[in-house]
Amino acid sequence: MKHGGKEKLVDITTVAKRAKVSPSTVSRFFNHPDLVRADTRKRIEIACEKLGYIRNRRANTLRGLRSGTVGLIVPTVDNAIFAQLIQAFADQLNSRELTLLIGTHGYDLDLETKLLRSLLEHRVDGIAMIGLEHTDASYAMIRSQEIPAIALWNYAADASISCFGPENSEAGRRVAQHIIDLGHKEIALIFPDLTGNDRAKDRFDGVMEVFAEAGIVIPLSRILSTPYDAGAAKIAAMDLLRQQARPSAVICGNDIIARGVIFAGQALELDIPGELSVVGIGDFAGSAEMEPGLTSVRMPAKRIGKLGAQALIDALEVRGSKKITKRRFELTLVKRRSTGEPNGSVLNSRSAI
Amino acid sequence: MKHGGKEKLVDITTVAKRAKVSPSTVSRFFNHPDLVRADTRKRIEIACEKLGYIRNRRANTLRGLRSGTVGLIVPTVDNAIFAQLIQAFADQLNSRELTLLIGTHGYDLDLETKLLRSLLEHRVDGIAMIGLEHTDASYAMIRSQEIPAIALWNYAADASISCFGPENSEAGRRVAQHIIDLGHKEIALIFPDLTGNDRAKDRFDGVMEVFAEAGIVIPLSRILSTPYDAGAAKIAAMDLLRQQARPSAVICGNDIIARGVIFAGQALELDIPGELSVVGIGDFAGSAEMEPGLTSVRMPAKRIGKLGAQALIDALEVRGSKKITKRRFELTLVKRRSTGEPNGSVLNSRSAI
DNA sequence: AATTAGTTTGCAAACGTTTTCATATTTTAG
DNA sequence: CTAAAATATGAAAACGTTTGCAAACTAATT
Repeated sequence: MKHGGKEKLVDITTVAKRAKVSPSTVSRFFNHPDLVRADTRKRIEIACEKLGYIRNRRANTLRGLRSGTVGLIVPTVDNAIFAQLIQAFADQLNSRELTLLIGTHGYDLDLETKLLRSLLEHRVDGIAMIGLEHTDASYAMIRSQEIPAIALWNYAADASISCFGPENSEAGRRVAQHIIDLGHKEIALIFPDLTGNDRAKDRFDGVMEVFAEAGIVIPLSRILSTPYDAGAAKIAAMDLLRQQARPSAVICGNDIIARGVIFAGQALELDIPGELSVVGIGDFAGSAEMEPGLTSVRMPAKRIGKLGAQALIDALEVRGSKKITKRRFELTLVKRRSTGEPNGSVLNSRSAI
Repeated sequence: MKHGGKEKLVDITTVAKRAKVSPSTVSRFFNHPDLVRADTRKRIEIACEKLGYIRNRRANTLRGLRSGTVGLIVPTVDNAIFAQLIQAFADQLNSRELTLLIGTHGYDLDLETKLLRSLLEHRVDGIAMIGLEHTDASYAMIRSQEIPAIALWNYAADASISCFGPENSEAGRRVAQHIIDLGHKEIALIFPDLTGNDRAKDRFDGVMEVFAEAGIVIPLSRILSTPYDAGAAKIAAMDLLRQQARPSAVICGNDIIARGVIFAGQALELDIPGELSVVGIGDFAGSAEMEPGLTSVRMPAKRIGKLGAQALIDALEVRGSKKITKRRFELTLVKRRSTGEPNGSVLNSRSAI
């Protein structure tokens, strides 16, 4: 029953025999074609064709060559914003004939460390990770392996590895300022879980910073946490919006949550933005098109993915280069119809004092 | 300037020396720990720790062992439905300590063939691809390499490789029947480009099949094609819906397009579903929560990803097994508020005759 | 035809593991 | 305390490549 597996795969020597050359020549055929004579090339090509030879890239890493693979570790693939980044990253690798090894850890940083180790065991030539918050073990491994590493999606001037991303705290400050400028006083926050997620944490801190400066205090009952999921956010928001003292504005940790809040408002037949303003962060695909359009902070996911990959590739070319590159991406607040002044804001706020 | 790179990485022999054992023992320490004495184990462990040793998985493939990697080729990562599938697939691999090599081709099947070759060069132990439409070269490579392969997201009784997915034509039939049952006569179709996309093709064919049976003819002007993108779909739909003779129902190739159409309807202040019914396919995350909820055909993306990965893993265990496994996943039409009878349908349809 | 220079090829060592087989060590039983 | 059995370790070959070096060609120049 268990036959097969016996006849071994065709290797470079099989090809060599068939083409009546030495294995070295076949190797050269692939790696330095200009060093082999045209008719020999032809013979080798035919032999490969006939035998269905597929080179073994794992074998060549041995002689100290690069593996031609790059690792990427993300919290999850199933997230609009990472998906865009991953796609751009992958495209960039594709254009350089590099293969992508991917790992997902679901915001568990210890699992991230395991994945990192696993990718290093497979001898990726470079590695990219999301964010700058990683275990000490992760950082230690990157340091000791001396391969180029880059953090995507977050920027910090004092980071110890390369990083390409926006300042997430600024995104938080922007949305908070926007809501304050519009005259809102009754404000709620809905964020994803902050553990193992420095991007969300930074955004949250940014929001709170602006509120502190403005002397606005958000009661704990108006700070909610939901999974990354429009459904969960909608349910949480329904709860919030049905209460006696309803907030006039909700600041959301990302656009997916913001969509859920908008749907909740619509389900309760609230006027948006008259009775309810909603702002997200990320400006995901679809946020501009929904009705009403979602006010959000645009984050250049594709550019980060593309330029991040490029920076990593550049670092690969110089063996053992330890250069650290950082790049801070600009953010833009995109105002759309989901935010506006609260109904009768001027009067309300005055009379309330 | 270009120093570094000189001090070579620590290998199994370095560890062996430090632990005062032979390389064989270190190897056994990792692969058959029960064969090495406890105190020796301890010494090796310490040596690894001190030296920061990271095993080289690429080297062991050489002796004919498995690589511990699995390849997955998808059209794009940046697509709600594939993202879910990929995530589930990755999770399943994670639980078996397998590493995921991923490739994306953007619906270019020749590029897919190149990617497939590249993954095979990296000696993945198994391979998964989306759909059953692939180049002859791709099929030939899979056959000749004798590694387990599986097609996800599409089912066909006569497929020559394992496949896990729903019958996409059925999805098309379902939505078409639903729209007919509601009494719609003026119907438009918006689908993504069908080239290199057998899933969309099958859905489209399913729709047309039902219409043919029902004797309904859709004028070409009402068959539109847009990119996978709510924004593009919204624009196309605005165009369509502003015309003199507006369709009362739009059937969309997937939920993203359907969302765009709903947003278009809302922007034009049409009553949904009174003046406009919209149906999608896929039932992506968020479709249930939006207002109005989107009628769609639920496709179990996560289950397909998870069970598909599991089937592949099972096939891996048996070296050289050529068993083909197929599994047809059930579809459910989820009726929500985006579809309904056309306004005054009974009268209209009668008087029109 | 002989020399030289240039081009093309092959030999063999190296890469970091795993594993078979043989040997050394420890444990158990007598 | 010895012999036998069981356990733990090491030596060496193997895996499929790449590449430095040397040998064998070929072409160009006398």
